[in-house]
Amino acid sequence: MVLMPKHQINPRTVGRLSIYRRVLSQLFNEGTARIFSRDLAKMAGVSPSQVRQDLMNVPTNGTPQNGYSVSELTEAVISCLGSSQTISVVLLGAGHLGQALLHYFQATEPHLEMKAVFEVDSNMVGKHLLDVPVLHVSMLEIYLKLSRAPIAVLALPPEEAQNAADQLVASGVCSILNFTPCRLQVPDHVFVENNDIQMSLERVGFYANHTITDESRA
Amino acid sequence: MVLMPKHQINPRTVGRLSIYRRVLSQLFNEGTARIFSRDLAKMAGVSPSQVRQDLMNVPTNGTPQNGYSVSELTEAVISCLGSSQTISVVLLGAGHLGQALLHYFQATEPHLEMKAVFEVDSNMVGKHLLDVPVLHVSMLEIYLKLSRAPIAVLALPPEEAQNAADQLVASGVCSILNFTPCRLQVPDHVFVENNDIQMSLERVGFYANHTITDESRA
DNA sequence: AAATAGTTGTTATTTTATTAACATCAATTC
DNA sequence: GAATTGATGTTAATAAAATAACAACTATTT
Repeated sequence: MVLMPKHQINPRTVGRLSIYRRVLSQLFNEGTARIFSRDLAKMAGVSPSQVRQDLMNVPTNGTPQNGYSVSELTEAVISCLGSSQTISVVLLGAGHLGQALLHYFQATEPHLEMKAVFEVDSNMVGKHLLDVPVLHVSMLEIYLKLSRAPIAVLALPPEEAQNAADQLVASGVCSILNFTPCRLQVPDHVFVENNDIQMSLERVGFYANHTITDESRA
Repeated sequence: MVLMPKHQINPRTVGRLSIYRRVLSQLFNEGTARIFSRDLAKMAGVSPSQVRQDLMNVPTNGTPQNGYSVSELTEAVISCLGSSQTISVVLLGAGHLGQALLHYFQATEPHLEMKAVFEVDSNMVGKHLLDVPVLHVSMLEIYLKLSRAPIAVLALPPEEAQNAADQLVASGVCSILNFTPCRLQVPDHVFVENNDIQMSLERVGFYANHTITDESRA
């Protein structure tokens, strides 16, 4: 009997659950004991209906009179999002973004553990970054065969992205966080989360333009 | 007569246009003269219908026989996404992520120009990062009053995010790229693009879990 | 003690986004 | 020269997501 992630949840809902988790943790740290969907919604920047709809995916404990227990709901959301066991992650690319991500990681992901960083720059290979060993990319496949890390983060130059993804898939990685602007071609069973910073920039650019011309001046 | 961004385009479409732009630029550099929606779709990771639907927002030049001219379509998409004039941007936070973003910027955004970085760390204030001056955050409002930069990028600690956003809005910023995991409370006329790296991490974690338990082992 | 108020959990409705269909057109084949 | 093929631009249909509605329930009020 496996304690299964009950049922498939779509990426948007998972994203919002992540927001709720963070808001709830904050509330817990502030000493707030209970919360209503209305207030959680406000803090998360979504509608109350959306909150209740999303929470149908986790075992909830709300009562009409007192709302939700912050601690219990936090626990429920966490156990829904993250596994009980820690998952291994590898990072490809120790450039500026890669190193920034490493810091993020150490600070905030209890159930994800960064195991190794892979780089081409031989100056970095052999060193450690925040206690994580930096290995040469040529070691990637052999390393993954042994460690069986299911998650990889791509923070390398775009021209290497697809090739790297192919190696990752061949080595059993099933979930990729892709910070390059490339659309990776991978088999259906592999999940790819694209975090496209260039796209983000272009989007703020577009709407800045729009607001400017709409309102008054640049 | 203002050469107006013709009509409002929703954020998803803008995002995909950004992908098309990148794919088209790549094709252009490779010397490809013409392309069909089918192939553009494949490269962008979307459906052909989606491509044609999206391209209804830009003046297209496709013919049933030869598809689109890569150069003309590139031009059209660029002029739809970006303004003719360069837009000023300020960056809040010169930590690891902030510095990584700076590199991104210098490398890839022709119509966005990073004007200044704001930091609390007095060791950095007064220096330059990639030719961009680092100023103390206390200078933010006065600086924005003068420069009238319409875009700000938030890459600072979460606890400072909302306060910073308030200052930005008060100083006339209309488009914010938010790398903190906080949901910012801003007036309706201000566009906020959330790029939540923690959410990205949690999502790959979730689906890795799922695939693992579905298939075989961790 | 009955009525009220206010919130949850769930279902129904509406809105939005994506996909499919199709009318139009030009080169190529028969 | 007519027919066919295959792609665009656009409209229609489908699918998906978000919102609204509501039944059920309990503390509080009248």
